[in-house]
Amino acid sequence: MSKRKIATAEAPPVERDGRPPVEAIRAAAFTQFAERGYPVVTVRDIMKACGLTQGALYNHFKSKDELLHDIIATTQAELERVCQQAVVGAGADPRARLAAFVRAYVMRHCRLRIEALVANREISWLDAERVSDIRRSRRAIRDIVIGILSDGIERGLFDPPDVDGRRELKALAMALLDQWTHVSMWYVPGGPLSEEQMAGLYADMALRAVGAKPATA
Amino acid sequence: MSKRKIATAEAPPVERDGRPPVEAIRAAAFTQFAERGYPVVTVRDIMKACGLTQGALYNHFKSKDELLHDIIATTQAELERVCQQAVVGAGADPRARLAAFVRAYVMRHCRLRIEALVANREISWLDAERVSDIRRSRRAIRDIVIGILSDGIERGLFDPPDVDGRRELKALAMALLDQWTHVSMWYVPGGPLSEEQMAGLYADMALRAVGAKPATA
DNA sequence: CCCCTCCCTGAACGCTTGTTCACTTTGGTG
DNA sequence: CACCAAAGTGAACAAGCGTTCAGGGAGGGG
Repeated sequence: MSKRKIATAEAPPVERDGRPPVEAIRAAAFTQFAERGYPVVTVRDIMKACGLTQGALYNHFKSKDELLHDIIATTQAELERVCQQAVVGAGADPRARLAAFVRAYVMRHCRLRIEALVANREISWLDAERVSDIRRSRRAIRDIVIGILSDGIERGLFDPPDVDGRRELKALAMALLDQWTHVSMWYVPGGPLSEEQMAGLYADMALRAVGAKPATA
Repeated sequence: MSKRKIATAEAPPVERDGRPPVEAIRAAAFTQFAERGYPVVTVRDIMKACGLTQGALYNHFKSKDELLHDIIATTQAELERVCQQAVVGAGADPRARLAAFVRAYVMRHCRLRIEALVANREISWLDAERVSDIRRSRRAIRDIVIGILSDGIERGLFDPPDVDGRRELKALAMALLDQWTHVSMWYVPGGPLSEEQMAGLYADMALRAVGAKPATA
């Protein structure tokens, strides 16, 4: 018996369009990693998908690891930027800020679901120092959520569930972020719900979950 | 000349306890897969972790693939059973049934987080026919949730968010299940929240999210 | 024309992988 | 004691991996 072949997606011939090769490699790597996972995607797979051969990768990236890190780090950095921008543009009311955050976060995870999927699922293959960099960014995003929650509670606008009398904002934020993040695992672009509708649905659920008082419109 | 070990004295530096080797292999594979992921864990790793050598695996499993499938399938089957049992034991009120479901589901994902983690994260490495088996079970669990939701809505006890006037129960159920499932990704057994407190918190959030009318005690 | 700089090719390298297999060890039974 | 089946060993195998490197060819400036 020989080693089983893991669905080597032989299909896509070449999509290099007119882009510079670095961009083509990045794009090919994104879809391959998203569909089949970093460790089983070979350098040969990636390069064949953009019409090149193995060796050419090393004209643009130091290693397969560095390629993954490059991809994840830029995605994550941009997500963090989007999140920050969403809340500063939403005024002072914690309800509006939460809604704006959820809308931005969910919408992004629907539209760029491949990027989000890779960034969320494949971190573990990076080495320690690189992974800690990404985790810092994730923690920063989580802290934005926690900030909105505690602000809303202080102002008496949120009344989230508590645990034996004490508020567990970290657990609450984690629960919500899990929900928003994993949209990218099952959302299908042509499906029954548009990105905007998803964003609205999730914002609604979030406001209910934290017990937001009805807005004064 | 070969050196031979005379007594059985030399205990392997590993955890095999008294269990039959099949169980030891299963357990070792669980923790290894959970910590490092199926494709990068080698057969040699697993067997060394229970004090055996590579070849011995094939006295108990046909292949590495079959080992993974065995692990995931039994975990998933038991989860499905737990979910069904939880709702039938909770009476007729959709609020009680939803709460019971969430409690059982979250509690299990806290207590058996390693098993849940592997079952949720490593399916993709199974071949088509095996993976469809697991997905069927997942769909069955999702349909339990959808059943509770639509029942509660019919009776006027739930008032979940809608999308442009129509109810999207599938998306709603997915959003909730994502939240409950991924507890296993970050919950730490010795942390600030016990399993029971997590269960309570998540049940509370779920009831809020679906707009449950307050219970009549 | 030559030459330099990019970018690419594809064979080759050393290593690891899942799996097999001839062999030994073990523990129980008559 | 002999005997047997079950279970474990560790070398061996073919295949595949990430990475390297000597070479090729295209394009532009002298």
